[in-house]
Amino acid sequence: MTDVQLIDTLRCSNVRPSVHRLAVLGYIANFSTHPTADEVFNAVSVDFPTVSRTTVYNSLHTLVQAGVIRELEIDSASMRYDLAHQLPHSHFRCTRCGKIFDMSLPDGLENLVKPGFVVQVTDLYFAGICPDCTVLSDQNK
Amino acid sequence: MTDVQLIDTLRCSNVRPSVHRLAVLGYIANFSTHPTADEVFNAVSVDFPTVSRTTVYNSLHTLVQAGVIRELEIDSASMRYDLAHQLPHSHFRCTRCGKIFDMSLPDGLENLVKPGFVVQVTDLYFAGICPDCTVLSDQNK
DNA sequence: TACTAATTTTGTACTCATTACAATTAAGTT
DNA sequence: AACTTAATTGTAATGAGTACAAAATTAGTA
Repeated sequence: MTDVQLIDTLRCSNVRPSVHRLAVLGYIANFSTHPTADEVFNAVSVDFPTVSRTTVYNSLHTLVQAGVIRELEIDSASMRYDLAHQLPHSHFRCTRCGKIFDMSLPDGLENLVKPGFVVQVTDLYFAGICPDCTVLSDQNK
Repeated sequence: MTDVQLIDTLRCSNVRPSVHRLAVLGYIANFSTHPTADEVFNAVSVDFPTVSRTTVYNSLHTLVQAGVIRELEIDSASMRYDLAHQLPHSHFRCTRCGKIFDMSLPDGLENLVKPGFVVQVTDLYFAGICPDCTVLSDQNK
């Protein structure tokens, strides 16, 4: 996403496009690594060395509230963030290297929920070994 | 589960059935509230007022390692625990009251993962409003 | 039973992600 | 420019979970 697109995204969601928010969103949008707050902070610090951790947390919360980004609870150690309005997809976490990969997500999973429950969020998480780490462990044999 | 069944479960998994481990497993097995470590600690403290928080954490880790219980990362605030060897099922968290409910889980979800990835764990989480909380919010209108 | 080794339990101190909050700075608006 | 609102900052606090070493308990064996 270009800066112009990022600014448009924020404006459409009624979030003022401050430089820090732009940097936070830009990192999540353009380096789709599903980063933790700490990783976002480190990335934003490169361009804005004086940015405060609190600002990064504030920006993340604002963007979540506005529905621009989404929280992933796939990693118990820390929250991870992903763009919200993408094609729905599931996530795979490699238990060796910790990387997160996008996978597909079928329609209609919410029909599994019993009547009377209102589904707001559906999250499908896988954990296991990614191809790179499989190769590595084969080499170690 | 009776105490005898709990002891058998532990013995079969090569985990010594100490009283604290029994109490931890018994609470998870018999009050299927998907409790946090803190909730387990409070429950165990009723029968064993001198138990230490560390012992509860140790027991939980031991039981997870042994495959007797399972970690649920459905709640970013704290880890939750569930019996492991049950019929596979998904989980629904009510965002109002925080309660966790069991839902069904279809077979074959791991086929969504791209070739080359080895799936070890599949977790399907829903979040939304449970029937009780829906009724409550209707009354408040 | 007594001895020894292994395991379990305990308490304390610590780490680390996240939050609370109040002061400061910046941005829009009249 | 003056005023109002929103964004940013730094520091201190919270709270889940971990590290670790000492103390207590248990199991195995002579």
